Amino acid sequence: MAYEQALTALADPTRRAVFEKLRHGPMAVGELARGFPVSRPAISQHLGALKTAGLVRDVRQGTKRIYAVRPESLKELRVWLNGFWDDALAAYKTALEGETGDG
Amino acid sequence: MAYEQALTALADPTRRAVFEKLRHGPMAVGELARGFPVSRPAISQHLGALKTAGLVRDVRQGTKRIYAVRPESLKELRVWLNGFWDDALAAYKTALEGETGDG
DNA sequence: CTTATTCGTAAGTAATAACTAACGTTAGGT
DNA sequence: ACCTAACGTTAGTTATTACTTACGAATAAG
Repeated sequence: MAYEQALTALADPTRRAVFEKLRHGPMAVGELARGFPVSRPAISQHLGALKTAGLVRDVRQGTKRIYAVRPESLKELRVWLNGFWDDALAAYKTALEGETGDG
Repeated sequence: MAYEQALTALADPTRRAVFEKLRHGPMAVGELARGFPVSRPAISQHLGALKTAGLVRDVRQGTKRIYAVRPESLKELRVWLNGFWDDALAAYKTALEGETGDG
């Protein structure tokens, strides 16, 4: 159920880039917004969407707000994708057998 | 580069449901559209989006058109997600060490 | 050649989403 | 108390997108 919200959240390129920036560790909003062609409030809204989707969590640290990746969300995505992969691959092999089955 | 288009394509719920319907094997458009509250042309457009994203392929079979998942696209998604998972988990552990390091 | 099936495409519309600008809030410093 | 820094939120605007309806193309059958 949760992987669906994650997929929806990861659709937007800017939001995906923000998420990628958190890949190697937590970061504050200002630092996250740096380098993007859009305003800081826009990044803030993207972070809100990522948080709603369960992809990130945030902690206050003075006046700053530190965002970090939530590993559990990635785990759910992996479970879904691996399951899909297994089924699709099995179906793919079955289809190949059907094509080359009797010459 | 291709996993990004896949993520964008998998954002829409209807399109995701269509893709899920191909999980266990190929299927024609009419059969795919069956059971959805939207029209067949809408499903056709979703299939076009999935094809552009590289998630599915299609083959003509008489007047019908059979769609099937393209395993390679899933593989690219898995590579990206697994890499992200590794980095994020390492960063998560590092963050925990920082918190409980000398406490 | 005509007819029925199955499907893609084009045009137009309504809903959604990303963005900016302005404002309010909280924490830290002087 | 005053000021600055860092950030979230709201309102309004524009661009994107999902959808329906109408139409056209390709295949199979008679």
